Amino acid sequence: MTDTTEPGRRRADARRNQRSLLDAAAAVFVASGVEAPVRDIAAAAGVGVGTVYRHFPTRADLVVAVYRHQVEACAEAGPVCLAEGPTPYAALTRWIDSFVDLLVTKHGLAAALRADSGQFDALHSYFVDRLVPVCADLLAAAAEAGEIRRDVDAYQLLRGVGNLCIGADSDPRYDARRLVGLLLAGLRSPD
Amino acid sequence: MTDTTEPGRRRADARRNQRSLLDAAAAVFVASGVEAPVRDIAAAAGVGVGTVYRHFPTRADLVVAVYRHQVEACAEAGPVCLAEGPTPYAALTRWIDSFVDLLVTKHGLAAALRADSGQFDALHSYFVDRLVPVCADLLAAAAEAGEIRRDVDAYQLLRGVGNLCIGADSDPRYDARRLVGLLLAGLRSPD
DNA sequence: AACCATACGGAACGCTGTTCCGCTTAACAA
DNA sequence: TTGTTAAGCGGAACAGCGTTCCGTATGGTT
Repeated sequence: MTDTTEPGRRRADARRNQRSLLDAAAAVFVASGVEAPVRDIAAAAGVGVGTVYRHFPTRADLVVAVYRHQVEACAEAGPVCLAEGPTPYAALTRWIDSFVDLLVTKHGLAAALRADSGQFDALHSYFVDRLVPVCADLLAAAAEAGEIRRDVDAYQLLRGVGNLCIGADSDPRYDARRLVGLLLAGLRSPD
Repeated sequence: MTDTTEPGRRRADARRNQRSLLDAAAAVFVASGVEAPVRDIAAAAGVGVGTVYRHFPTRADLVVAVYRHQVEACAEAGPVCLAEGPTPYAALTRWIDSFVDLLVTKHGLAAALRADSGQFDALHSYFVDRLVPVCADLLAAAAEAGEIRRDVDAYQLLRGVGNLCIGADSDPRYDARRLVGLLLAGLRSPD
C-alpha cells in the first residue's frame, strides 16, 4: 500500500483536500461511527467521492490514516507501561486497557477490525503489524516473571480483546472492559 | 414477529416452497456462510426473491428458522449438563463448549449475532431470549457452589463468548475455543 | 500566455436487502 | 367440469453501499 499520507510535493489543492478529508472523516467517524458512508465524508469535506479515492485507495486506508496517530501512541505506550511496572502483568493489563480505550471510544472501530471483513483488510493488517509485537513483548515479560501461562499468543490475545470490544458502544447491557478483565484474569491460570 | 414457520392451513405450493427455502438456505449457509445473498438462496430453492420475503419477513427470520432446532437443542442441553456434573463449573464449561460449537460450525453466525448489526436484530433477540436464562442457571449454580465469582452476568458472558467466536473460521491463526477457555478460567478469579 | 500533468466532480457500475405489483394457480363451490 | 377468487408467485424496481471511470478544470511551469 503506497502511503498517500506523507506531505510529498503534490499540488496545493491536493494537499488542502487531503487535510479537509482527514478532518471531515474524523468528525464524521465521531458522529456516525467508522462505518459511515464514503459519500457522507466526501460531502462533509466539500469534495467529490472521486477525490476521496484519489487520496485513499479504499475506505480502510482512510480509517487507518485517521487513527494512525492513536495507534502509534498505543504502540509506544507498551514499553513505557513495562518500565513503569510494578510488575510485567500489571503493565500488560494497563496496556491492554489503553488498547480497549482506543477501540471502545471510536464507534464501530472494533467491528471493522475483524479479519473477515472483506474490505477493511488494510485496517486489520496495520493494527496487527504495529501492535502484535508490542503485545508479544509484554506477554513474554509477564511469562518470564511467572505471572501468566507461557502458551498465550500475542496475535490471538489481541484479536480476542478486539472481538470482545465489538458492539461495546450501542449496547448498555454489555461491558467490554469487564469481559476483557476476566480474560486477562484467565491468563493467570496454570499452564 | 408472526411465526410463518408453523405448518398452518396454507396452500400446498406455499408449504412446498417454504420447505425448499429452508433446505436451500441451510445448504447455501454451509457453502457460503450465513451472510450469503438472499438472491442466491432464492435461486438455490428455484424460487423468486419475492417468495423468500413472503415466507420470511427479513433475512434474519430465515436464519433463525434454519438454526432454530440447533439453538433449541443447545438450550435443552443446559439442565442436562448440570445434572451430569460432576460440578456446576464443569457443567458450565461443557455447555459453553457446545454453544461455541454451534457458532463456530456455521460460517459467520457469530458475526451475525452482534447486536449492532442493524438487520439481524431478530436473530440476536432469539438467541438471547432462549439461551440467557439457561446460562444464568448454570452461572448461579456454579456461583452457589463457590466455584466462580458471583458478579458475572449471563447476558454479558454469552455476548462475550459470541464475540470471541467471530471470525473463528476464516482465520487459521485464531482459535476461538482457546480464548473462550481463558475467559472461563477468568471466572474463577476472586470477586 | 500557453501548456499539460495533476487533480477534481459526480455519473455510472455492480452489489446488497427489501418492496411492489401484475400475473398465476390452488382451492373450493356450483 | 367449470368458474370464481384470494393466496401466492416472480422478478423488475428502489434505495443505499463501495468503488471505478472519464470528461473537465486548474496549479505549476516554461
